Amino acid sequence: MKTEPDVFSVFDLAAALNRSTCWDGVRNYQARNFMRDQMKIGDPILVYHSNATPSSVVGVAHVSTAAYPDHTAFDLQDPHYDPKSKMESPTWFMVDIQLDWIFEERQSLEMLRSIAGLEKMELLRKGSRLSVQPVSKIEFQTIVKLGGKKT
DNA sequence: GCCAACGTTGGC
DNA sequence: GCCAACGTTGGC
Repeated sequence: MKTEPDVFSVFDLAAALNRSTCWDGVRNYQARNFMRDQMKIGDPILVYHSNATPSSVVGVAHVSTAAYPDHTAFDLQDPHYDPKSKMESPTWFMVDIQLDWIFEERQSLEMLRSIAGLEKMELLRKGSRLSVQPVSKIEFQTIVKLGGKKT
C-alpha cells in the first residue's frame, strides 16, 4: 500500500493509536476492489512511501478490519468527497491497517530493481500507479528479509 | 518542474 | 462505443 510520507508516513502510523489507521481516500476502482474483495484480516502488507527521497518500501503492516465504506467520500468538506458515493450505496471502501514493524533498512525502488526475483513485481512496472496492489509471497518474503526489523 | 503513463469524462 | 481532452500519479 502506497502513501506519501508528506501526507501520512509510516512514522505517523507508528504514532497512531494502536499503531493503526483507516486507509481512506482511495478513489481508484482497482485499488478499491483489492481492499473490498481480496483483503482479509491478518493479510500482510508492505508499506511504501511514494513521492519520497528516495521512494521506498519502509515497513510491514497487516489488515486489521474487513472492508467498510469510506466515510470521507460523504463529507463535503473532505478533499476526497465524491458525490457519486451515497451512504445507502457507497462507491468507496477501505480497510484498517495496523503497523507491525518499520524496516531497519528502507528498500528504495532503485535497490529493488536490482534484486533477482522481483522483475515481475507490480511496484517496479513502468507506469505502475495503483496505490493498493498485490504482492506475491516470494516478493514479500524477499523484501522483508532485506528490510530487517526495527520496532 | 518535467513528463510519461494511466484513468476518467463527455461529445459525438 | 470511440476517442480526444483532461486530470492525476509519481519517478526522476
